[in-house]
Amino acid sequence: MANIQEIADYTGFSKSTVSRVLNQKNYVAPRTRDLIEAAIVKLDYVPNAMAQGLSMGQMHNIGVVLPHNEHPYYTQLINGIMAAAFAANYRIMLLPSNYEAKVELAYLQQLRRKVFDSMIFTSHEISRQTLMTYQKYGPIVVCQDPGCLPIAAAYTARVPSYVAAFEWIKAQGYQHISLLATRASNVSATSKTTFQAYEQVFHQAPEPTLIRTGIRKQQDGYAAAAYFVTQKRPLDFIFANADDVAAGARQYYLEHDLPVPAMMGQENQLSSQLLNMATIDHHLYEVGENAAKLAISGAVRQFRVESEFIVR
Amino acid sequence: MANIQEIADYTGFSKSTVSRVLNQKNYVAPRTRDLIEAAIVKLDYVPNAMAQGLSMGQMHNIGVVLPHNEHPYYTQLINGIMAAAFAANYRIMLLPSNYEAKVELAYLQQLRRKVFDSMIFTSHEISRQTLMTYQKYGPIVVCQDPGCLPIAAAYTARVPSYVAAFEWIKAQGYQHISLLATRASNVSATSKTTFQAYEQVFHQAPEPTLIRTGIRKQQDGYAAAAYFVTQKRPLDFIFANADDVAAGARQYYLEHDLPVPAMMGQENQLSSQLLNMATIDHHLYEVGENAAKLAISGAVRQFRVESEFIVR
DNA sequence: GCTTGACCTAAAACCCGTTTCAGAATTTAT
DNA sequence: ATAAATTCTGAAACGGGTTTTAGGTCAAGC
Repeated sequence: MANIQEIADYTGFSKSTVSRVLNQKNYVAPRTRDLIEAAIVKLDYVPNAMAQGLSMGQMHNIGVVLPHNEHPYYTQLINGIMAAAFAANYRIMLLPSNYEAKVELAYLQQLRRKVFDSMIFTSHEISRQTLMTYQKYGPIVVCQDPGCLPIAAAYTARVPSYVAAFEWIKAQGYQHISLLATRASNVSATSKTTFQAYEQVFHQAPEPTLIRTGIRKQQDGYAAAAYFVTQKRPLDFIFANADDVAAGARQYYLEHDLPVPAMMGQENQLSSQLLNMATIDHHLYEVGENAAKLAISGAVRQFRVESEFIVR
Repeated sequence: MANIQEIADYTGFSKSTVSRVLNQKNYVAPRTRDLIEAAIVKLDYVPNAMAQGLSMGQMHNIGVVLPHNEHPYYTQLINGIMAAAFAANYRIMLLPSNYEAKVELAYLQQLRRKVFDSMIFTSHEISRQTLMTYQKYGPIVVCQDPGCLPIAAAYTARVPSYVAAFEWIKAQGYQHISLLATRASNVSATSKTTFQAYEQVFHQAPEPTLIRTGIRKQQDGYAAAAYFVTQKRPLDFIFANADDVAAGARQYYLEHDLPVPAMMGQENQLSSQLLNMATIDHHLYEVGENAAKLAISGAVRQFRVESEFIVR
C-alpha cells in the first residue's frame, strides 16, 4: 500500500520526480531514475488508479449500455468492443438497461460523474436529442444510424441488404413470409427498417399473423415454428433475425417430420454456414471495434458498414 | 461541471456542510439542507465519482475475469453477477483473459491499483495460492471449488450429479459414450471432474477417440457429430457440455437422416426442455448472484450449490 | 444559575496522484 | 568569458470529494 510519497521519502527525492519517473516524461537524471525505479520495485509500489483518474480527469473506462446479453447481436458487438478497448488499454463496464429509458438516464448521470469517460449505446430508448445534451460530458457512441445528427456512431447500413434479400425471396416466388424479430417495429429501429424494406419490395405490409417478436435465440425460433404449426398459419418462407433462430425453427420442422420451409437468417453465424443457408452479415464485430475506437478518440464521426446479403 | 466548492460558495456554507447534505448524515439544520439542495438543483451539480472513490477508498466496481463469452456457462454466470451487482449499486467490468495467466496477473495488479474493489474469477489459470496473496488488496471470489483454502467462492458441486448422470447412462445400457468438453481435462477443472466421475462409474477412462474438446456452442456440437460420423467413430450416447451443444449434434444426425444417438446436455437451457432431453442444471445464475454478493461483502465464505441431474 | 448534552457549522487534514512554476546546476553558443 | 539554452529537481497548487476536530449556540436538567 505504499504511495508515491513513501517512494519519495525513501529515495530522498520529491513526489514530482517520482511522478516523472513513472510517466517517463521530462528530464530525469539516469541515476535518479535508477534509484527511484529500484525503490518502486523494492517497496512494491503501484500507483493508485483513482488518484490518477482524479488528477488526470479520466479513468480509461467505457460504459457499454446493453438491454440484455442473449442475442448474438450483442454478443458479437461486445466482443468487438472488448477487443478494441483491451488493445487500447481501456476497460469496459457492462450497463444493463433492459430497454428502460430511466435506467439509461441514470447511466448518463454516471457519465457526468466520471464513472466512465465515454459511453456506447448498443441500443437506446432515449431520444437522440437527449443523448446529444449529454455529449458535453464525454463521447457518446450509438450503434444505430443517427441520421444527420452530430452523434458519433458505428452501425450497419441494413436497408440495402434487407431489400436485396427480399428481392431475392420475391424472385424465388415465395409469398407468405414470416418475419421473426427481437422487438416490435414500433419500438425497434431494426424491426422498423426490416418492415420498411419488406414493404418497399412487396408493396404491402408484412402479414401480421406471420410476425413474431420477442425472438432472440435458437429456442425462440423453435417456439415460433411450433406456434405457426399449431396455430395453422401457412407460410413458405421464414425471415429470421438470426441464424441460430432460423436453425431453431428448422429443428422444429425436422423433429415433427414436417416439410421445412425455406428460410434465411442473419449475422452469418456458423449455423447458417453449416446449414448452407442464406444470411445477412452485419459485420458486428467490426462495428463493435469501431464503436470502441470512436468512444476512445472522442471523434464525432460516423462509421458505417454495409451489411452483406449472402446467398448460399 | 460545478463542484462541491461552488455549491459551498453559492450558498455561503462550507464544503463539509454540503458533503453532509449529500450524504444525509450528521446534523444539518432543515433550512440549511433546503438551501443547499436548492443550490444543487440550480447549479445542476453531481459529485465526481473519482474524487469520492479516492476519498473513500473504493469505486463500487467489480472486475469479472472471463476467458471468453460464448459459452452459456459464462452468459448465465454473468447475468447473475450483473443482476446482483446492479441491485447493490455496483458496476461490473468485463475482463477478458483468454485463459492466459499473464493477463490474469495484470488484472490482479489493477485490483491493487484500485481500478476495481473486488474481483470475480469465473475461471482461472493462476494458482489459488497466487490468488490468495492478492486477497489483501480486495475480495477475490472464484467460481470453482477452492478446496479447503480460505478463498471466497461461489460454485456448483458437480460431482454428485455427474455421477448420477453416468449411473443413469450406464443403467440404460449405453457403452460407447462420447464426451464433449470446453477444454481438455489437463487444463480444465470441470473437464477433469467430468472424467473422474466417468471413471468412478464405469471403472475405466473415457474412450479417447470419443472425446472432443473446444466445444462451446451449438455449432460446435454439430461439428463434433459430423466428426464422429465422417471419422466412423461408433457411439451410442453423447454427453455434452451444454444443451445447445447437444441440440447441435442432434441437428446433424437429423439432417443427414442418420439415427440420432441418445444424448444429454447441461445447463438446463430451453433447448433441452423443448427436446425433452436429460440435462444437468448447475444453477449458474444463482452462483453468479452469490459470487457478486461475496465480492461486495468481502466475506471469505463458500457458497455451494448442488447441481441437479434432470431426467426427462 | 450552572452543567450537560444535542445540534449545527467551519477549518483543516486527508486520500494520492499530476502539473506548473521557479530556481539551481550544467552545457552550449558566441 | 559571458550569455543563452538545457537539464534536473522540489515546492506548491490542483483535482474534488470525506472525515476529523473543534468551537459555538441553544435548550433541558438539576
